[in-house]
Amino acid sequence: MQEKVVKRRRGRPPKVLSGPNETREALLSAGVATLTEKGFSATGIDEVLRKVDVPKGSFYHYFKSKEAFGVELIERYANYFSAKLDRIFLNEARTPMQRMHDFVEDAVIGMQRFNFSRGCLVGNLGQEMGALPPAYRSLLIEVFLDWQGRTAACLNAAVEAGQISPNVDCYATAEYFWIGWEGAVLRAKLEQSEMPLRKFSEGFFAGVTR
Amino acid sequence: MQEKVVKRRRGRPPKVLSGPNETREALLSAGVATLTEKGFSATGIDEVLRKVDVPKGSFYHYFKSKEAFGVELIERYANYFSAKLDRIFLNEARTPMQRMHDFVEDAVIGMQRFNFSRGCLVGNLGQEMGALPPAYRSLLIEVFLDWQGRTAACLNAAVEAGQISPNVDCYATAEYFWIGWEGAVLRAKLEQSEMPLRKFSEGFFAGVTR
DNA sequence: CTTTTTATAGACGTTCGGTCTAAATAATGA
DNA sequence: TCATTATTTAGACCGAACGTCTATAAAAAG
Repeated sequence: MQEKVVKRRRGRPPKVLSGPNETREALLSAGVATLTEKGFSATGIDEVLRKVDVPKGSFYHYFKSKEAFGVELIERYANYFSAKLDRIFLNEARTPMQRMHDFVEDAVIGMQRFNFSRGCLVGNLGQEMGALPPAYRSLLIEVFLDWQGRTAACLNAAVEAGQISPNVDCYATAEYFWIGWEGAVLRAKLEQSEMPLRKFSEGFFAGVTR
Repeated sequence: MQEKVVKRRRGRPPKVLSGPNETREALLSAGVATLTEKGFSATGIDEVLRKVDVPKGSFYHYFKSKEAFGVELIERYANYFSAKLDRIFLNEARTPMQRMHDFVEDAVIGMQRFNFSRGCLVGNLGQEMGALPPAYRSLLIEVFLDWQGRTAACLNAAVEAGQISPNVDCYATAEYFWIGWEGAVLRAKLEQSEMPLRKFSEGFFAGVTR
């Protein structure tokens, strides 16, 4: 599932074609994959290293510690996800409420792709908070605030488009959505099925529409 | 936070006053506390043992393995929780919908008691599934089915009492509730605040009551 | 009073996170 | 050109923690 990074020779690499650091990128990418699947505590550095066939020396060359590595993973995941939300929630080709549904469909497909073995990195780590570096807490909360903001904007557009009542508090509704959505992702992973995502989505939209 | 078990002498204990096994009970109780806080993977046996001041030998006398210990913890937690649900959802002194709210209040108080450091054991383990013994999966799913059943019964009573529309599908609504509720517990733990519980509850009841 | 049962005690081997030194190779610049 | 510096890989090593296992102690059973 994880492509090994092409075996690098020892020593300083040629400057030509240096581009984005391949080893570092591979570690981050394997890290996200592993942590969305097993969480932080259950994931060992060695496990990530084996996946991409990189020795430990390289890891501690690129990252100060496992904790620092985790911070970069959170940031990376958050950025990737923000971009996804923008792509979906700002899609002019769809009505605002259609975009909300698009998000759900995208998530279903995303989880299916990995047979429901991977959840949401932020949700995973949130659940694990009791065993995580305390510094992670504010990072994770911040990520939810960001997602909720983008979601609220989409709901606002839905109000303006007359798709939902002007009485709905868009930000509160976005908060409500994200609180529950993470539960749905959790259940989908547990049951290895898209049904929890669909059931939550159905209940949520039933409550909002009208 | 965890009471140490009274120091036992080596060897077979006197039969008189044998009662419910103290050491074993202490281990289970400390286990539930620790796992609701940190999850399965991040919790070490030694850590649990230190809490109750019991040597390792005792642990592996009472439990075949960490996995077997976990199974008992799940069962113990599930039973404790079923009993709680019955107490709340079958409380004749309250209307069915009041009972639903009572559940939320009980949860708020329960999480406050531990400064939001402890979540739901079943939710925690569900999230961790990727790193757990595969046998846990069906156990955890089963627990949710049980809770959903009891919740649906309460919603049914609400229909019969005319508190909610006879059009609502009680079981589907109970499923929806539990899918989202676990997300709310997750967020409450992350944010160390009761607000996620309250916000979810508010949104849920708004959608149901209508 | 010997054997069996029940429980504690803690040694043991392994794995893991993290550090550290060494080695290899390119870049730099005198 | 050749020495010096910068960058990266390689993996040995250490202490802590994990789960297993064997030995020991004490009561019960016969």
